[in-house]
Amino acid sequence: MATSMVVENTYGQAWQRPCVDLVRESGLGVTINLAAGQTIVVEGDPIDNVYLIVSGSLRLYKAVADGRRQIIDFLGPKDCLGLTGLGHHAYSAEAITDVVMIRYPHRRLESLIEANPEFGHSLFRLACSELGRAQQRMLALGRKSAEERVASFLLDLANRQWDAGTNGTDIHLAMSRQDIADHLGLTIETVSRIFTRFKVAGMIRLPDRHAVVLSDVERLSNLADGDEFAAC
Amino acid sequence: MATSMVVENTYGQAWQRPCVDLVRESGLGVTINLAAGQTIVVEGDPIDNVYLIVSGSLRLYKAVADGRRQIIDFLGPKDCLGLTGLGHHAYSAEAITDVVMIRYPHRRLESLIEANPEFGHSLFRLACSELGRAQQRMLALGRKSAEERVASFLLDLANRQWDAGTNGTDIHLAMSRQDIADHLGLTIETVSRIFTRFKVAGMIRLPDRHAVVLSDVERLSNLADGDEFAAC
DNA sequence: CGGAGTATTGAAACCTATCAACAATTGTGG
DNA sequence: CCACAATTGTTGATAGGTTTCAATACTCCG
Repeated sequence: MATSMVVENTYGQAWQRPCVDLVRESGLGVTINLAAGQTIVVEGDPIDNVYLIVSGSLRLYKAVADGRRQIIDFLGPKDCLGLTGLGHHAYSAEAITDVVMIRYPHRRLESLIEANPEFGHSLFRLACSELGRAQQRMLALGRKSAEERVASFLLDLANRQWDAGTNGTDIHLAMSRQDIADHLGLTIETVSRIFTRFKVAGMIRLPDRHAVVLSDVERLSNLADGDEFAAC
Repeated sequence: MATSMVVENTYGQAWQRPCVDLVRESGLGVTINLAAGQTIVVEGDPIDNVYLIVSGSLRLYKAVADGRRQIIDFLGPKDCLGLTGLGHHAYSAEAITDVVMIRYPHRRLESLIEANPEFGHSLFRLACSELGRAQQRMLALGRKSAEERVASFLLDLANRQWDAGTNGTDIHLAMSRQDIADHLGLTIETVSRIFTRFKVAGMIRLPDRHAVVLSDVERLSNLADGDEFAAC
């Protein structure tokens, strides 16, 4: 439904702005430059810093012993890394593209929260909206078909980039097909096949490897919401 | 590994106690009795109350149009429902068994947080630990086989009940096989088959429908962590 | 232009779902 | 207390959606 876009909007990024402000106000940050592929933090590492992304994209993932990996989320400009109340990173983070970000000492943030309790509550709401997103993804991973997952993913991405100021149908895919697969619990081949299936069905266009144009948002939404009459 | 039990421990319930205290201190609660199967809240409902579970179990789930459903989590005694910084419930909640719980007005809680900023931060950490659990489940739903998911589920349950004071290998299953299936993104048949497979392999015993005894925690842990050499 | 990495496409295999039957348990009323 | 119905769980056979394996096409860069 069209409404889901609005809802996702508020859930997705509305609380990110306070986060940005909060982190900014913590003062002295150090600018960091990362090349594509570089690792920022590893699952289990103690949290020493908070990072505010200026440009570029990251992938956050958890891995299983034999190499399987689940990408928890993709981060872009204005997103934060390391904003958790627990002492250790729950996932690893790698740069997908070249990334510029600002690093702040986590300790400074803590004292700032103590000084301004309002921030504590903002962080709580931020965590809650993240939680909402996580639950939405559990539904997708546990109960949606491959097509439904890809449709959900594209719409989610469109909404996040819409917040960031794009037109809402032209999506930039910073990540590879493999990343998308690892995010959706599928294989690269399945993702590829479904992209072409959507293209053939006239639901999307694929100008190039890193671009998707949603040409039939309604049909994609129906698919994503499990309204069955898919038409592919 | 054995360590994962310890880790899960701290992630799982450590921050629940402050939650309980917090909610309790908000004063005047009303005791509520629910029969098995009754609905407490529906996805999308505005949040008016916070509930503290005294006895019994709940299931929290999100549903898709055509009836598919993903159980986000199971709640038991000392767990709280409605502790979110967002205005609406992200999921529906139903009683699995008969349930006794205490209802507090959400507004009262808010004023309490304002009065005592310390609580705001506690809530933040609570939300973060929930988030950690959610991410762990995304990994399971997206990248683990049916056997691995069931093993993870049993170990997770054992840890949560361990926190609650059980011996750590005798698990009580308040929920049905269907509930387990909807939690793990499987069908009831697959869950049933894997239970018997584990039983035949000597990894668990099934005294009755609502009980599981973990007789080989190490092998279950290896399976859950994807250490491949399953042995079934 | 060539080569490496990435994406697409095809064929076969596999895991899990679906369909169906049966067993076990629980609850109910005679 | 037993008999029966209803519910829940188990087991089997088959089907189907994704994965896996393999080959080909594309794209980016040196």
